[in-house]
Formats: sequence, C-alpha cells, structure tokens
Amino acid sequence: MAVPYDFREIESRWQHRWDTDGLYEVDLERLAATGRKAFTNLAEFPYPSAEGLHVGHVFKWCGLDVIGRLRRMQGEAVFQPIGFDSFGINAENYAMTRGEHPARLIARTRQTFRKQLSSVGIGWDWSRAFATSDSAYYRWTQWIFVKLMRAGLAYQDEAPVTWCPKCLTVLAREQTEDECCERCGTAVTERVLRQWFLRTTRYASRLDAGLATLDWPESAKAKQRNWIGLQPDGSMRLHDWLVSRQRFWGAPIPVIHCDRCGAVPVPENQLPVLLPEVEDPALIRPDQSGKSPLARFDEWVATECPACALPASRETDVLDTFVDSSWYFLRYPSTDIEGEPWSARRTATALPVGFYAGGPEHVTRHHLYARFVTMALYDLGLVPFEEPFPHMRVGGFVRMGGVKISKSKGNVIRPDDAVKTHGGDVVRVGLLFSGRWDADHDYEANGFVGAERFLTRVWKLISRPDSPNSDTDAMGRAVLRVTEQIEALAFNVAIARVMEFVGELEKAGADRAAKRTLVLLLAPFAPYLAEELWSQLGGAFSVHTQPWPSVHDETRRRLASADIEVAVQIDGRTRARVTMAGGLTPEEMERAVLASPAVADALDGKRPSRVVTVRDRLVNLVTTVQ
RNA sequence: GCGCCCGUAGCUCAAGCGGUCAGAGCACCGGUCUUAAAAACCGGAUGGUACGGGUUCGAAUCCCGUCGGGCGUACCA
Repeated sequence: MAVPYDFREIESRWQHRWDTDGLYEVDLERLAATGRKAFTNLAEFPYPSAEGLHVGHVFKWCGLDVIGRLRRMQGEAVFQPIGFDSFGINAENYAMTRGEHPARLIARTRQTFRKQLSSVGIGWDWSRAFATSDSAYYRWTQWIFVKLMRAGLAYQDEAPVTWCPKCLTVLAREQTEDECCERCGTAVTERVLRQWFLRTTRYASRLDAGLATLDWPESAKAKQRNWIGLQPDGSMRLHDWLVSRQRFWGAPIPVIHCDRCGAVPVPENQLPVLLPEVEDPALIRPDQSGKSPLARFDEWVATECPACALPASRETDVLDTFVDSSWYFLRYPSTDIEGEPWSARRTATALPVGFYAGGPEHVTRHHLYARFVTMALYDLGLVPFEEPFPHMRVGGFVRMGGVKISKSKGNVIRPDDAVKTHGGDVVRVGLLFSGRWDADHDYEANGFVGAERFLTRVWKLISRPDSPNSDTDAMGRAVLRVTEQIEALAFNVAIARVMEFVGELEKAGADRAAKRTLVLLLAPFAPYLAEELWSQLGGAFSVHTQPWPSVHDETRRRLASADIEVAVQIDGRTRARVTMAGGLTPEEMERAVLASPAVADALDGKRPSRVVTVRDRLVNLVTTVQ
C-alpha cells in the first residue's frame, strides 16, 4: 500500500463527526440577532441526473469548497447551501425511457448525489437542501409568476416558436444550437402556438447598465452585453423569455382561463397548484398535439374562475426549469419558513451571494434570468438588492483529450472509482492540482498518484518526532504564498506552494509550530487528513474552525529586508550572483556588484559602457556599444 | 465571417504589468534494499517556450504575421 494510513477509516470517522456536530450548518437567526452577515458561498445547483456526478462537477465544487474553508478560517460565518434542480425535460425524458415516474427517479437520484457529494468532503449545509420539484418550493415559483403577471411582466402571445419534434415541446431560442434541439440534437421545426413569455426586454437597458457594478470576469460581462445587444449596430437582440413548456414535469403555470375574465392568475392563497397525482407513467407521456399531458386530466383542468366563479379551466403548460433556478438562492436561507418565500431578516443576513462559482454555459441564460427576476422583485419591493451575484467567477471546464467533458460528448469520467481506491482527499488534491480553477484544462488521471504520494509525505512528516526548532522565515513565506494563490483561485499553484513547504520541512526539520502551520495550510485541500493530523497534534476540534495562520509583522519585515541574491548580467546574460542587503539604491547595488571578484573575473577586463539595475533583482553591465 | 481565450519537458500544469542560463507533479533513467520484482528511499530536468519577423541592455512574457486548438456569436442554406 502506498498510503500508510487508513483513509477509509479516517474519512468516514470525520465525516460522521462533522455531520453529527453540524460543522457546516450556520444559525442564521443567531447571526441576525448579533447583526453579523453570513458569507454565502454558492455553487450553481445541479440537475440530479441518474448517472451522478462527473469529475467536472467535482473539480468545480472542490474549488468552491476551498474558498469556503479559507473564509471560515479567516473568521467568516460561511453559509454553503446545496440543492437540486430536479424539474425539467432531462429528468422527464430519462424517466420515460425507463417507464418510470420522474418523481420516483428524482427521489432516488437525490440520494446518489448526496452520497457522492459527501464523499469528497465538501462542506455543504445539508440542513437547507431542497429540490425544485418539492411542492414547498414550486409553490413559491408559482407565487413569483403571479407577482410578475400582476406587474405586467408575464403575458401570453401567439407566435411562431421553435418546436422539438422529439422532446414534443417548444424551446426557447437559446435552447437550440444550429437549428437543432440542444438536448437531443433533433432538427427543430417552427410552429405557431399560444405561449407564455416574461418581459425581459423591458429590463434590457438596466440589465446592461447593471453589469458595470458587478465584480465579474470581463469576458462574462462582455458575453451578456453582447447578448443583450444594446450596441449601436441595432437587432435588440434580447427577446422576451419563452417560459411555457408542453410537458408534465414542471411547475404548472398558475393561471385559470375564463371565457368571461380571460387569463386570471391563481390567487396566492390557493397556491400551490399541485401536479395531478398519476401512478402510471404512460399517462404523462407528451404527444404531437402541442398540448401538455396535463390537458388530459379533465378533473384537474376543470375549476372555477377566481374572479367570477363561473366554470373555467386551468392552464396546462408548465414552467421551464430556468424559471425554477432563477430564484433558488433566495430560498436557501429560509427553507424552514412556510408562510412566505423568504424572510426579510434571513435575506438581509445571507444575501446577496458572497461568492458565486458560475459555469460558462450559464452566462447568457441562468445568470441573466436570475438578474432579471431579482430586478423585477426589487422593483416590487420584495428583495432589498437588484443584483443577486455581485461577486462571480466562472470556472473552466475539464477536457478529455481536448474535448469538454459532457454527457452529450459521451466522454464522461466519474469520480467514484478514484474515491474508492484513493479516498476523497486524494481526489480533491489530484483534481485541484490539475489546473487553474478558472481556466479550461485537461483531465489527468495520473494526478491521483502524485496527490497520494504528497499526502503520504505529509503524514510521515507529521509522524516524525518534533525538531527543537524550525525555519520561521520559510513558514511565513509559505503562509503568504499559499494564501495569495488561494485568493487568486490558483489552487494548483497553492498546492505546489504547500509541496515546497513540505520539502523544506523535510530537509530542515519541523517543530510543533511548523507542523501545525502545515496542517492548517493543508486543511482547505485535504479536509479529512488535516482534521486527523490536527487532532494527533493535540489541536482542538475542528481544524476547520481554527484561525488561518497569520504572519507576524516582524517576520514580514524580516522577509522584506533580508539579504538577497542579485543576478549580475553581462550584456543580458547572467554571469554571477552577489549577495547584498535588500532595498539598496541603484548606485549602491552597482558598487556592491563591481566590488565582487567574481564579477571582475566575468568582465575579463571589459569595461561596462552602461549599467541597468532592477531593484533587489539584478544589475546588467552592458559592454557592447550600440 | 466577426469577437474573446490559448499554444511552455512524453503528459498535466507553473513562471507572464520584460529581469537571476525556464520550474513542479506524473512518466522516464540510474542507485540503495531484495533471490527477484513491487513498494519505499536517494539521485537525475530530459524543453529553450507552435513557427517567422520586430522592439529592447535583456523577450516564454510586448508588437506584427502565419499555423494549430477552444469558446461565443452572426449569416447563408
């Protein structure tokens, strides 16, 4: 065995302790009472597909988790929720092919996901998890639709729309690629149907202007700006958002059609409009009619008009899943509250989102829809901010042989086997070391071997008897470098810096303080092993709530003014090195260099005609005449 | 077609507002140990930064061009 410690035992023991202690749960009420804010560290929530996670998800969320763990150790109340985007055609199609009801399928895949997500040590607050197909959630999705409708932001129109003959539903234009359905690849056709739209165009100029206030990557802003299309070349490119779908597995659009009163929103106290209970999955299969399967359930459709009480019928289309996900972050802090979608107090404590780990594929859709819905709710006085995600970074995708890993490309790699053979810590470190978080990079299966050796070295180092003392400068340098790289989302470089620190300690010896510093620096990357080693070193539970190591001002000063090695170049080639105090003036540096015998040798009698100095770094003696 | 990003050891990535003869992990090679192998430990950088020009005392880094890859978007059908 390469690993000298039993990772299975260690990881399951600490996972259990974290769960029972509720280490990653935050008491938002108590925070609110003391006037503190939570740092909401948000991952785009997943569609719980039957196949489970692939390494791209794990890479993205492990990076997010590193940020969360650093911020927690830096003293913030980190709120890291997770949930499931469980409605929609993906789940429904898959269930149909198996002759299964999507509700059953989702109940099962939720469990798979939770297990997988926990196996790599991500510190989610599971106490606030929900799925968008829970009626306790979609009740409020419908409530928001009603609010938008009353505000004149939702309307029905007969228009030529894109129809997928295989999925048997209309699609938003942004759900097609090259005139084909992005989901199944079938060539789409055009049909004229009466559909529901949300008036995103009314917010076009504000969506555009708001970008200037956001701490987002410039490329993401440019993409949205381009999409919204307010540029001088015209072709208001942003169009109203087509939200109705002729399917079963979605939130029913909460509208009643009355011959006398027209389309009337369902009164808020009658929400949710529940999906009909159907046992036989065959009954909810979509067809060519352009009508939702809901239209087949006469008893469900028949109702009375909320305005005039005459017999009326329910709207039978359901909402697109992007509506579900346009507001999920608002629900997280208030999942235990039943009488309202979110509590003002909780919202003020935990939102807007502190850090959002976005996916590149969502910039012109989910991110835009969420901004639109938030702005509309702000105008209705329902939320206290206009922008849901003030700080966002877009993660790179993981490629396999130069191709993005995705189900449609058929090159999905699952983390399960690697977790079984190497453990969650190794998978985290291996994936994070494989490339910058916000850049695309190739999957490297060999990385797990390297990660395993690295963690083994740490284990052995900590097991050695304490040295009487350690190099405090090396310790300070490591802390500064690792912190800096984590904050830049360069987790791969941060891990390399920890590796270098381990190398230094192996050579020079590690006293108790150095060992503790190493374990603290390792904690965001290998949370299980760090917890174990911390406890072995006599530290109190939990390593993840310890203060992040800091560097004394005195050490900082010493690092800045220590003797430095200056490169001496002759005509641009480095020929010697001279040690001198840091912070000298150019003249002093030149004098120190010329006084060195090694430099005199290298000059070999030639006289410099010009001298170029770079503070603390080099002196270039130019002997050639231009 | 247009826009943005990228091209560094066999592989995955560092170093990039120009500055110490380009560094880490994996792989690989050699050694110790072993009957042998594996593991472990010790030791070794094996490329001159896709290509061609330019600017500079000095270019992986800046500029121009070419080639290759990715992402986004448009148009034609």
